[in-house]
Amino acid sequence: MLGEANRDRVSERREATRREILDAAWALAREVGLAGITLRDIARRVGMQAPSLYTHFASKNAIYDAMFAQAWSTYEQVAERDLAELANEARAAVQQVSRTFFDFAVADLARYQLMNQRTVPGFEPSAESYAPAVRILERGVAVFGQLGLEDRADFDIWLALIGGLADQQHANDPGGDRFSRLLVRAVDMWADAVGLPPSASAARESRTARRAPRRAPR
Amino acid sequence: MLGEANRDRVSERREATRREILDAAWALAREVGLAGITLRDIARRVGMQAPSLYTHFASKNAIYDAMFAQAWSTYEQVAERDLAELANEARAAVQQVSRTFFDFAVADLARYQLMNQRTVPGFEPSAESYAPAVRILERGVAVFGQLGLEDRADFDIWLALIGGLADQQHANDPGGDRFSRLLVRAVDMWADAVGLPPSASAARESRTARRAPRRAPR
DNA sequence: CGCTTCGCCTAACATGATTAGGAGAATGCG
DNA sequence: CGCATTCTCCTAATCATGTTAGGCGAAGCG
Repeated sequence: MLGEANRDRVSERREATRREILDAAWALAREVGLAGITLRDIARRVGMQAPSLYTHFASKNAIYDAMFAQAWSTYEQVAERDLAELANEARAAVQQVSRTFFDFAVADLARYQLMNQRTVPGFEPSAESYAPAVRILERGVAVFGQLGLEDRADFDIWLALIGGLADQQHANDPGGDRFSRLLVRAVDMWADAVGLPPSASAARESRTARRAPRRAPR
Repeated sequence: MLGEANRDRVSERREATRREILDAAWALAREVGLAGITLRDIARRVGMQAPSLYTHFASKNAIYDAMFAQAWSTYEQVAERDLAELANEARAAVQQVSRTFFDFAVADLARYQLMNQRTVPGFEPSAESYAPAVRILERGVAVFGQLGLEDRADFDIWLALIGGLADQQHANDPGGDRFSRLLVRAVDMWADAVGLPPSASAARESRTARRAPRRAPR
């Protein structure tokens, strides 16, 4: 059996190879796109054979999952910092931060593309790897809710971002989960501010979700 | 050789099988997603063997291409009708139409998803199949340009739509083509209206594209 | 009636992910 | 130190893709 004392060093080494594989995968993805990476190519870049990757990851999907978890985590750090500023500063700062997010969401297409899990055929993200994205959205919706609606232009940017994220989330889980509800809520806020009649789906969702809280559970 | 007289009937029959194949492909896509369809499954549904599909389509990519051409064409008809109204009616109508487009772009995720070519691994759309989408955007940008900027809220919806489309276009052709320029122009209009400093990429693009037309060609 | 073309078939291939099973090195205990 | 165990990687093979090669029968044309 493996001794307790050396458990650390062993899993350290394991972690290192794991990271090495993920780095190789990202490097490859930057060259051939996320959908274009193959296990053989990743393995070759690390100096292994393809099946050996299964020592560290259960499947190719698991590799994608780890890659996205990494990326989302980084993204979350940036977003969190910007959102903190956003909550504490004046309109000018708000606009600047909005621009930052706008770049994330639309203008900086290359990065956005790398984050878009839909480029991966058949990939199904795990709840864990997607959690940071959900937190980002929750925080953003909360912050913009506090700011009031005179900052609607900024909110619309958020909407674009949320739309994009919710869209890709929906592609992976059409069942209508937490992410979809976030979107619907954002749509409602926006629609109220602009004076549009709610869309069919938004009206349906918001009716049950907010205005007519169904008879109390239990 | 095939006689001229029967060329019609022959190509009629050919067209019929082609449509049959495309219908089967769409039906399948609705069940298993665009990325999930396989040639063998399509063929089985039509009562053929997989290689026989190559009598009608040069590749699986060609099938996807035909599917999207069909879908975009339908989309264009709806969009064209709504845009025509948009140009001729009052603000209420504008708002209604905007809502329609908003449904297309974000709220009606299921349909939007079906239109999103990025769900297809490695798919590269042809210029022809994508042409309707380009026309829709051109028309939309033109219409919103005429309306002035007090309708900014509506324009932002368009931006979301454009962003989504340009995003997926960019994924397929990162070189920066006509679609990307359309996006940059839309971003510029929007940024001016809201009073944001132009983003780095927008400023770069718009400088060369509009304000400082480089020395005349030839 | 004979030739050509068309639409489909079967057989086979290339490349992808993945599984089975083993060999050799590293690790830990006596 | 020496032996058992565990880990990491390997080779070989399997299965599911899209795709190509070549043939066969029927329909159309002269």
